[in-house]
Amino acid sequence: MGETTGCPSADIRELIRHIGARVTLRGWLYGKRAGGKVVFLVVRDGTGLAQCVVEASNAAAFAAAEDLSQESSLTLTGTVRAEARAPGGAEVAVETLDVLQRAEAYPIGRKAHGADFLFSHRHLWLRAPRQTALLRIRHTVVQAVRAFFDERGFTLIDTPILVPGVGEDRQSLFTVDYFGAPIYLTQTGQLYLESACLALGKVYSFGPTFRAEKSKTRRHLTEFWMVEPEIAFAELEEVMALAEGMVTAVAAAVLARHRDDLAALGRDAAALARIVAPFPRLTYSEAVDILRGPETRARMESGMSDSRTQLQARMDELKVAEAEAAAARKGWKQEQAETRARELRETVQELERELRVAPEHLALAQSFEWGKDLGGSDETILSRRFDRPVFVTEYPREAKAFYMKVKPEDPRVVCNFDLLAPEGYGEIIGGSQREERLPVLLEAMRAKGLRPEDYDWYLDLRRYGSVPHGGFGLGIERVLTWLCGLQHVRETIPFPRTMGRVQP
RNA sequence: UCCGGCGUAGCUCAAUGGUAGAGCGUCUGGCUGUUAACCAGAAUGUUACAGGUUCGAGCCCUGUCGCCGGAGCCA
Repeated sequence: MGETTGCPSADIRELIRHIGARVTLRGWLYGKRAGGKVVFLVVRDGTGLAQCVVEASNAAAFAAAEDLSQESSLTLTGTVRAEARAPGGAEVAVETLDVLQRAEAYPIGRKAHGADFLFSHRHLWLRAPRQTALLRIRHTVVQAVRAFFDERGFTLIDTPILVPGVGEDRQSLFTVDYFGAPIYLTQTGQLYLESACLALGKVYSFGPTFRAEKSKTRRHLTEFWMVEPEIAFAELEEVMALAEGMVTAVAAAVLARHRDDLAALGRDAAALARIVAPFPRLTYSEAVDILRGPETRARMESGMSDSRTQLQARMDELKVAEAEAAAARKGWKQEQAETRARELRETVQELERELRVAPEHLALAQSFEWGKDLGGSDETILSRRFDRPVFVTEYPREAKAFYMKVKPEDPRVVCNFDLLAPEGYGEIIGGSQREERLPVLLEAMRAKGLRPEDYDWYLDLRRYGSVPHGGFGLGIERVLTWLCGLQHVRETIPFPRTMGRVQP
């Protein structure tokens, strides 16, 4: 149709700066209000939404505009003008319109959809405003993590994804055929990082990890991305300070760059503003005392009573919404009431589930025995007591991995920490000082039933210039779930792999 | 693997064991500087699959499959 070259193409985000200028937009049709003598096109280009006006006097462009379907690809030229009635305060008066492809009936509407449908259409769902907000925040988290380590003299080390089996926890390893012999997808790069930190001092890895855990929960992916720093000549304190610094830096970066995206997600920015050092600290033994103590019982019982009140209120609201939906004359008002009813039903189900499991969780916490690892519900109970992340340190050695350093002053525990995100989100980081003494390490391996000959190269690191060192691993998707205030980890990765889904 | 829930139009959901429906989307027409536009009309179904009970099954029973949530395990 029209000639669209000859004037600069603009990002919609920058549109307001081009008032009076002639620009080219390249994008997709997000919405249309059409007919009569004027068509309003809402165009998206990945940076924002722009209202573009086509008038009937422009016959060619008008005919093309009237025929456009949702998500049709297009380029257009026009003049930017200030317009109070347009979202964003500016609109484009269209002069020429070229349709690259008229989209077929688009499966994803701008109304409510179920999770299964959306994840089946993940390749298209990514275009939704909420999803692009998440993708942008994910990018910032990755970028902030890299910047944090780069600024502190760390070297990026890419650890292998195909790894030989190492005797422990075989059931959560994915097996791959490697020229006729089994090999496994990596679950952590830590052992390799320990090697690299003895070469470079401060290193980190950033890559995908794989866990064949048969966990169908909102916290689990079978493929997720992990950041793992490792530093030589470091003891536990230094590693914890690093974790604290990294988490605050990431939260600050998201807060600084994504006010709009957080708002689009319905996330209260104040929750991120609270993420400042120092984070509270508990030892494992203190955590156990808290779990078993009367205050936990009191808090949980009052929490349950709050939940019951909430449940009743939501159920009443649900009845109103359902009645409104049934009585609504206008289509979209019915849709709106149904959407609200749907959300309320989900909330009600969630509250009922909480109330069902809470007594169980309370009983587990109250009867917690020193020596076990903290369970998911225990972490939730602990993290709900704080408004910022909390460190839990010095776990019993039998509950933790063989490579963690035994605390010299108390050999029942190891020099490790978990960092629990607040608001019930739970563990986002696990870290430790590593055992650098060869005899102690060998003894720990035997105690866990591991064969030292399987770890021969790793043990070399204790034979040739061993030093105190340590590090941690942080799961990017869990951090995003927390920072964005989501219910599910699945939305934080572009193409999630869960136990029940590998498509698309 | 175990426990619980769900499966009806492209989507979101209705339908005492008794004629399968609504809204959105799609298509057609009208109308308007519109803001999830509006108005009128049309098309759209192996009720997940396989058996069973019944005069009659979307609904009850059995099995299978799929999805969701939880437990164990974990970042």
